[in-house]
Amino acid sequence: MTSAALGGDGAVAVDETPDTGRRLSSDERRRQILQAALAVFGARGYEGATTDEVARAAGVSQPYVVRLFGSKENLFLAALDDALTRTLTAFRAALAAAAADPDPELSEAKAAGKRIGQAFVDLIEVRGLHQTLAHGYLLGSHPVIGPASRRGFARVWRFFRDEMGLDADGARMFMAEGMLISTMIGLRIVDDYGSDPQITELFRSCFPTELPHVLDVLPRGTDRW
Amino acid sequence: MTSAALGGDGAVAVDETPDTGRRLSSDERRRQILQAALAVFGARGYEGATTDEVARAAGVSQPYVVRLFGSKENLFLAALDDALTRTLTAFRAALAAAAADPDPELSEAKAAGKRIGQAFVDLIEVRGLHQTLAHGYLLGSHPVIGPASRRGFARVWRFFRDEMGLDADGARMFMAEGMLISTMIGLRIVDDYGSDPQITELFRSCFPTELPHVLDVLPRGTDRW
DNA sequence: GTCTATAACGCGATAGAC
DNA sequence: GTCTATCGCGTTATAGAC
Repeated sequence: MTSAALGGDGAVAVDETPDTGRRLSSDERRRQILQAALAVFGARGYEGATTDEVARAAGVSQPYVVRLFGSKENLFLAALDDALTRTLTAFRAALAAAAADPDPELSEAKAAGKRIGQAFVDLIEVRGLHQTLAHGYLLGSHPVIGPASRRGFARVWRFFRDEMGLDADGARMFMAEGMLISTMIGLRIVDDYGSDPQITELFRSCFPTELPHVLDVLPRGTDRW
Repeated sequence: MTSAALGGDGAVAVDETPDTGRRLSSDERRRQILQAALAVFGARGYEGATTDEVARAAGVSQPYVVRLFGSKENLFLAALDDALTRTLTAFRAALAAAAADPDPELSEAKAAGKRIGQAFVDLIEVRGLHQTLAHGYLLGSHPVIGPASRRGFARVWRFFRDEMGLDADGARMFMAEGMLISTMIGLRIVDDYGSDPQITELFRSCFPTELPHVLDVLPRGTDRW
């Protein structure tokens, strides 16, 4: 069964993966399931998500998801790590691109910052990535997820401090903008874009340069419960 | 049974309310339960929280919580509204205080901003307030909670724009700092404060002026699952 | 590598007494 | 205003076949 078979209401829609019917390697399946997990955890949160919905979105059976990852908790940890690694990889690529192709109009730091901000927004193409990260950050009280999320958050902080070379204040500002972007995506403010002038203004203020792209990629009114 | 009876591990600790044994007015009970709900929803999230734990934290029976609020969903909406109203009330008080008692060292806008930021941090005394708000903001896909959270977010935005008089860029920066503060509280970064120099630095950078107060109020290692 | 069947449990909500 | 008892469903995880 492909994920398209449940594209109707109530389900988190995930990019269709061609269902060739053939058995995949354990590794291919893991990637497929991780993608589905990001979408489902992102839309419903850790507790709200079910392994069954992840399984259906990935086109496998529920027990098989548990089998491959051991437990729902482990699946979330894997999804979190995946999201974080993708994010930092994108940041590093943006930083390298800024160094390789400097903008004569901007200072080095400004140019890198702009590219990194764009890279973060562009990650909306990975469905549920921002929201899963944000959900993890909110579970600091969880005995297993809490420490893992703190370590992940620290990885991002170190990127800004050590790799990008910002001071504490600059790094904090980047983190803050990132949290706001994640919040706006999780809130699905895009659903109200255009209907309320205040909200429209807020949205434009958050995504100044990438607005057309964001409006195009962020699906409105889907991912509903 | 007072909430102290379950102060042990696994439970969200809530300030003890004197258990006089007498029956309270429906209104008093509602307030008591709302306080418990903020703590539990904040620590566990909407789905992770149980009406039973809210009930135990408030010292009443589980069915009674459902009875008073109709449903868990309604309870969350009430808690969200309570959190938002408290927040905006605190912001308005801070703004008024800044106008009544101007700081000769700072511009009017700077002084008000500083006070409002402090007021937001000071709300950590209301256990779970920041986290419940943040959880609400992440549930944009929920058919009922999503729209309510968007309206709430817009209320805060309008405060900065209309009441405080900021431009879109300034308002966005305040919102961003607020999201970062909420995230740090939800992450319970305070748990690692002092153990990791990078984390300590990050934490100090977020709570520059109120650090002693924050460290004092934010309980470490409690609210565990 | 993947499924079906199912066990075991936790949760929200209702009924009804006091 | 508040409780106890309980129903019924949804969920994770396990067993075991193919």
